[in-house]
Amino acid sequence: MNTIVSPPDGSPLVANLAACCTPITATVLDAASAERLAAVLRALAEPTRLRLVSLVAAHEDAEACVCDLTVPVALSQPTVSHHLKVLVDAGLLEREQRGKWAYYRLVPGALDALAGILTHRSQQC
Amino acid sequence: MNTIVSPPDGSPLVANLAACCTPITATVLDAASAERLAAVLRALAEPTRLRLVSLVAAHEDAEACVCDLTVPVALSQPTVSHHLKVLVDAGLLEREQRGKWAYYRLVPGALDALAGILTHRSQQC
DNA sequence: CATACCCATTGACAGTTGTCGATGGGTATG
DNA sequence: CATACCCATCGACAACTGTCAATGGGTATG
Repeated sequence: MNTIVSPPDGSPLVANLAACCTPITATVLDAASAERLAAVLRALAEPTRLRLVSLVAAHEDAEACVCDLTVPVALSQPTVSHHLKVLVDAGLLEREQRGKWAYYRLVPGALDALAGILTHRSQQC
Repeated sequence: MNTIVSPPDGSPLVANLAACCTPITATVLDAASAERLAAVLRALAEPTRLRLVSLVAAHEDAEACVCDLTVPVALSQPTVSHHLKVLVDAGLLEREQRGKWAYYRLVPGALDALAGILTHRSQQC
């Protein structure tokens, strides 16, 4: 069985998925691990959220506030806030409040960890 | 702009996504590329389908028929067939009919290509 | 204090999706 | 030909999800 480390609180944080590099093709995923990995992938499996991740990464200082993102994505502020929350809950983005603004950044290593789990290559890491 | 190669027929095949390794954090994803990448991720962002991929990869000769898969995932045959079709349409699995049985295999390199697109690492490929 | 701005939450609605039972088309076996 | 098995498709239903307008809590500025 390919049991991914149990999450402390049941949260789908990427960090919990990738305690180590265990490709899903190495051993059979048990139901719980599949649900946890799916939760993270679900956060990314949406065009707007992919663009938000991309926009945040490409923005100055690799961080962006909501007001930087509504125009490029052409969606309302509540909708953008909603998507960002999904990404934060998944452990892909992190949020920092600075005065009036809320800044979003990539969680370092999160995407790489996800990529590692999907990788099938024999030589990895 | 990070324009992923345009698909010949609008299909969300992984192959079309990864003509080369272009991490989504390298440049900003345009709407069309985001939609195409999301379509592939959506296929994987489901616990049962993750387990099916894992089961197929781990099965003898790295291939499995529907009848091999219904019991491990504890779902009806139509449901398993449905999930497998989603994975085939996404370009993650391939299907081969041999007599009475339909065999499913991983598309070689598909998961790796996906992983490459998600990777943020500076040194890649 | 009053105003203006940033942003999260709520409630509502339409669209999408996972699941199953029923059905029917193929293919091997007797 | 008749039977048995594998499997894809269809129709239906419940559950989930993306979107927005409205609202309200914070924080800076005058």
